Amino acid sequence: MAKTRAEKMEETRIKLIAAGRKAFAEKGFASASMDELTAGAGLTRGALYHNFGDKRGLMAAVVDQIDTEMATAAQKAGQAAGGGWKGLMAEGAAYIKLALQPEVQRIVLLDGPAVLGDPSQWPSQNRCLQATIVTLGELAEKDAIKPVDIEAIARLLNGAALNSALWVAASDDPHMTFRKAVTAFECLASGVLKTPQTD
Amino acid sequence: MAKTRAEKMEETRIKLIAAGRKAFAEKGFASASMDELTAGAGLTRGALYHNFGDKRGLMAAVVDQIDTEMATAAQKAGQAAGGGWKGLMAEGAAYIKLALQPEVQRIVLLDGPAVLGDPSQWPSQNRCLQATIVTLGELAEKDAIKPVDIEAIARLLNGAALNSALWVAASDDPHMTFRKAVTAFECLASGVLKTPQTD
DNA sequence: TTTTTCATATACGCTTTGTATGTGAATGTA
DNA sequence: TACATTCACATACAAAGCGTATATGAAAAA
Repeated sequence: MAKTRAEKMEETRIKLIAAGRKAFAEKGFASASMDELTAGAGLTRGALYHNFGDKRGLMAAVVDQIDTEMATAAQKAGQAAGGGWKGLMAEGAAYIKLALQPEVQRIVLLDGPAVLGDPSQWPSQNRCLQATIVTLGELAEKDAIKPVDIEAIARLLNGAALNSALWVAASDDPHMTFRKAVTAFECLASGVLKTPQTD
Repeated sequence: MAKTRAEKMEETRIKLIAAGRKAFAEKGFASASMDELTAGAGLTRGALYHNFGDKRGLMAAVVDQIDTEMATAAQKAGQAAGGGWKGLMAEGAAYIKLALQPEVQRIVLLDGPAVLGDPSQWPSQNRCLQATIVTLGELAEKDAIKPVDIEAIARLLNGAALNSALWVAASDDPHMTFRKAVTAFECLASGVLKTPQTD
C-alpha cells in the first residue's frame, strides 16, 4: 500500500522529535547540532525547518512531549492514591521522581526555561497546573483547606516539586535525599490544611 | 599617579561584568554577542577570554554578582523584620520582590540554570541557602518547628519563592499577584510550624 | 637600560544557523 | 491516462559568532 503524503509527514515529525529529544538530552540545547541531529534520523535540516520553523520550534515540540508524559503519569499516580489530599501528595512525589531522569532535568528543567521562557506559560505545564487547581478546588469545597488563592498554592507546590528534583539528582545519596524531599514537600503542603494531618 | 597593572585589570573585569550583565539582561545569553558586548565597554574579546576563559565564565561572574546582591538584600530584610520566623517570611517576600526585576528573571532564573546548571549548586545561592538553614536551625532549637530535614525545607522554600516570581512578573496585575504569592508562600511555610500561627 | 612578563588586541579557521533555491514524488484535473 | 500543480524535503549559500593562535606594547623586574 502506498503511504499518503500526510502520513509520511507525520512519520518525519515523529522521527525528528525523537532525534531532537535524544540530542537535547545528551548534549544540551545549545550544543546540539541540527545537521547532526537530522542526519541521525536519516533526514536533513530541510525537513526540520519545514516542519518546525527553527531550532526553537523543535525544542517546543520536544518539551511538550516530555511534559505531557509527566503530567499524565503524575495524574495517574494521584488517582491511584485515591484522589483528594492523598492524591495531591502522590502527584507531588510522582513529579519529583519523574524529574530525576537526566533527560527531564536537562530538557525541561534547565534548557526549557531559557529557550521557551517561563514554564508556567507552557501549554503542557498549564494542563498539569489545571489538574492541581481542580483537586485543590474540590478540597476547598469540602472546607478542608484554608481560604487562600488556589492558583497561587498550586503554582508554588509545582515549582517546589520540580526544584527539589534538581537537588535530589545532584545529591550523593539520591535515595535518601528523595525521601527527605518528599517529606519536606508534604510538610509544607500541610500548611494549607485547616486541620493538622498526622499521617 | 600611574595605575598599577593589577588595578587596571580589576577595572576591566568590572567593566566587562557590567557590560555582560547589561547584554545578557537585554538580549539573553544566547543572543548576546561577545564582540558587541566588549566593544561597548571599549575593549575587545581578547580581554574577555583572558579574564574569564569563555562566554560561560563571564556569565558565571555576572550571575554571582546579581545573586550575591540578592542574598544580601534578602538577609537585610530578614534582620529588619526582627529575625526568627518573621524574618524568614520577610526574606521570602524580599526574594520574590527582587526576582521581579527583568534582569534577574532573564539572567538568574531563565538563562542561569541552562548555562551553569542546577542553581542550588552555585556558590552564591548556597550562601543564601545557608542563611536560611541557620535561621531554621535556631527555630528548631527553640522547638518551634516540626522535626523535618532543615536543608530540604530551606531548598523547597527558596525554590518556591523564586518560581513564584516568574508567575508574578507574567501576570496581568503584578501588584495583586504579588500579594497572592506572598500569602501562599507564608501559608505553605506555616506547614513546618508546630503551633499554628495566626498572623 | 635591557630584558621579561603579561594584559589586551588582532587575525584566522571552524562550526552552526537560517534562507533561498532546486527537485521529484504525490495529488488533482481534463 | 496524460498533464499540471503542489509541496515535503534536499541542496546550496551567505552571515554570524565562538574560541584559539599570534602579535604588540606597556608595566615590572633585573
